[in-house]
Amino acid sequence: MAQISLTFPDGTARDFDAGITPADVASGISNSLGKKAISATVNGDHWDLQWPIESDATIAINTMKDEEPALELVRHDLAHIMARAVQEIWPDVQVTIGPVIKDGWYYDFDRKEPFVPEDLAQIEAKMKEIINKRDPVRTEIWERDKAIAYYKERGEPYKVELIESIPGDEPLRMYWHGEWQDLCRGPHLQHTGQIAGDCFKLMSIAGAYWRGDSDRPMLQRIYGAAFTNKDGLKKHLHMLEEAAKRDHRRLGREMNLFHMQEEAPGQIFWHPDGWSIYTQLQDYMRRRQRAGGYVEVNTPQVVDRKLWEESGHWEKYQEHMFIVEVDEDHAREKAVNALKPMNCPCHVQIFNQGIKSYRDLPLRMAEFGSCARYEPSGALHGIMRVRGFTQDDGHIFCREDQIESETITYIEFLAKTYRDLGFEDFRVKFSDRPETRAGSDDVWDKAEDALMSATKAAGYEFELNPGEGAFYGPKLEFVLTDAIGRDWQCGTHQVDFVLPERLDANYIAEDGAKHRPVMLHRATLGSFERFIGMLIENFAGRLPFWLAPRQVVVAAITSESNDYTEEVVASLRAAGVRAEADTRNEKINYKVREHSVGKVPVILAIGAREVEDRTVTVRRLGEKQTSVVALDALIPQLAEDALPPDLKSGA
RNA sequence: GCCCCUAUAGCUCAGCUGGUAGAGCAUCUGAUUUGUAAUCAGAGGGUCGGGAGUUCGAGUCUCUCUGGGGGCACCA
Repeated sequence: MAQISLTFPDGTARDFDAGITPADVASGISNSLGKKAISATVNGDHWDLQWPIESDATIAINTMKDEEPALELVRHDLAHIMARAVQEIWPDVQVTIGPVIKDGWYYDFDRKEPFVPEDLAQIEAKMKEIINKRDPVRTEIWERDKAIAYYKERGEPYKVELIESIPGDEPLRMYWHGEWQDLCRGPHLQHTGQIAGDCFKLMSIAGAYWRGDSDRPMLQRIYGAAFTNKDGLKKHLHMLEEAAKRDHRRLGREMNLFHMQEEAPGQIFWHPDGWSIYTQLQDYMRRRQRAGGYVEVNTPQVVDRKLWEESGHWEKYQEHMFIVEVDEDHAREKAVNALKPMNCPCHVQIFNQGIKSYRDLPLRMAEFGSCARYEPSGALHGIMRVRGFTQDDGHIFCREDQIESETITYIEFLAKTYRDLGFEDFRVKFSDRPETRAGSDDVWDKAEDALMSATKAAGYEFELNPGEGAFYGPKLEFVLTDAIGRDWQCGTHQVDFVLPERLDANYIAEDGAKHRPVMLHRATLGSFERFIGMLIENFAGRLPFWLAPRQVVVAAITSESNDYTEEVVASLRAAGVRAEADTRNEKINYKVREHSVGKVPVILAIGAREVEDRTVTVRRLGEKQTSVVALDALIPQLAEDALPPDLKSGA
C-alpha cells in the first residue's frame, strides 16, 4: 500500500498508509484525542474525521477548543439535528436546505401547517433527546442517479432539485445522523453527543422563498443560535438584550425625538429634539459641501409623468412611485404627475438650462432632496427604511477623464464625514450591472472600469456585489451596521452614462462641438432619516455634544437659586450652547435622574453655594463624580465643545 | 408584496378556561425647598387598533382591514 507523509502543527511528519482517515490519525496519537476530536484541518481545508487522505498533507486535529471549526461543526450538526427532530415529530414535513450563518444556523422546511412559537420548545426538546442518544455520524459518496432515485422515492422534491443544480463533476455526499439522512457537503462531528445540550436556542420562525425567488414557494425557516458552550450562548443572548436598548425606535420614543403613526406609514413626525439633530446634521453637511465646491439647488416635489418617461423611471420604477393625478381642467386630459422618488432628473433640468462649457466641469450640484418612494410594506423599518425621506443628494457633471479624480475626491470627502460623525469603520461594496438595465454593454464596460479603478486608486478595499447596480450604472455602496448587526447602505457613489443621454445633457468642449457629460450620483449620509437612525444606535442615544438636542440642563436645587440658574442658561445660549433651565419644584435627585435618562450630556446643578461663588457643579453623562467650576471658565469651554467638528479650532 | 407573530390609558405591561377593564411610570392638583439616578398624598385619563360575525353576553373566539415586529423578496 502506498505511503503518505502527514505533517503535524509542531512540524513533525509521519508516514501513514494512503487513505487513512483523520479519525485513525487522532486515535493513533491517543485514545482521548480520538474521542475529543471533532474534525481535522488538512492542507488548510476543513475535513471530516471520516474523509480519507490520499496524499502528502499537513494535518491538524481539531477539538472543541478550536473555536472556528468547532462553531462551524456545532451549528451545522445542529441544523441536521433540528431537521431530524422536525421530521421525527412531523413526518410529512419536507426538508430543503440548512446552512450555518452568523451566530447560528437556519433550516428551511416545507410544511402545510405553519410552525408556531410553541413548536420551538417541542423541537428543542426533541433535539436534546437526539443529542443524548450520541448517534454516530456517517458519510458516503453516492452516484447522482442513486441519490435522485432515493429522494424521489422519499418524496423530497427539493433535494432532487438541489442535486440537479449541483455541477455533474462534483461528488454527492450523503450524511447520516443516526438513521436520519441528509445531502450535505460536510464536514460533521463524530456523533451527536459532541454537542453540549445547553449551547443552543431556537430563536425564531420566518417565511423564506425557496431558492430566494419570490416566484417560488414560500418555505418556513427556523433560526437557531449556537455556540460551543452554554456560556457563549448566554453572552450572545445578553448582547441581544443590550442591543435592543439601543434600538433607534425605542430611543426615539424615550428621548422624544420623533414618532410615526398609522395615517402616514413610513413617514416621520420629527419632534423638536429630533429635528434639532436633523438640522445640526444638515447645517454640517451644507458647510462641508460648500467647502467641497458644490452648489446647492432645490427642485420640485411633483413632476409631470413626461419627465419620468424620459428618464426611464416611468418604465423601470413606476411601482415604487407615488402617482398624483390632477383633474384640473376638464377641457384637457387629466394631468399625471409623480412625487419625485429621486432628484437626478431634476438636477439634469438645471444643468440643461443655458449652454454649458467644458470650463464649467466638473459641476458639482447638491440638494437636500426630499423623495417619496412607495416602498413595499414589508420593507419599512423604523426611520431606517421609510417612504418619505431627504437625501443629501448630489450630482457631479463631468468629463469621462474626470471620473477617477472626482471619485477619489468624493471617497475622501465621505470618509472624513463618517469619521466626523463617529464611524471610523465602514464597508465598501461594488455593485455591477443588474439584469434589468438601461444602456449598452459597451457603456457599462466603460462605467464599471472607471469606477473600479478609481476606488482602487482611493485605496479602499471593497467587496463585490454582482448584479446589484442601479439600472443606469454601477455603484459603490458605503455600508454601516446597526445595533444588532444588520447592514444598511448609507452613502453611495454611482457612475451614470445613461441619464445624460436620455435627458440630452451636453456641454461645449474645446473642439467647439457638443459632448455628453458623465453624471456621478452621490449621497454621503444617504438620507438624513436613515443616518440619524444609525447615529442613535451607534451612540446608544448618547450623541456627541455638538449633535445633542439639549446640550446642557441647568438644574436649580432650590427656588432660591432660580434667578442665577436663568442667568447661567442665558449666558450659555448667548455663547451658542443649547441650554435649558430646570427650575421645577423637584429634588435634585429627581432632576439628575430624569435628564440622565434623557441622555443630556451635561447637567449643571446650582444651589446656594454656587450662587454665592458664581460657580456651577458639573456632572457629565455617564460619570458619577461632579466638579465645581467657575462659570466664567466653563462657558467658553462648553461653547468650544458645542462646535461641530468642521468648525472646531484645528479642524 | 409573502410567511409567522402582534395591537389593552401618553409609555411599559397585567387581565386564567368568554360574564361589560387594572398596575407602575407619565399628566393634573395639593403638600414638600430638597446637594447628584424616582418625596408624599389625591384626582383625571381607556367606545381594549377599525369593521363584521359567533354568543343571552366578546378585551378574551372567528373572519377581514390597517398599523407594528421578525424574516424572505425588494432597496433604481
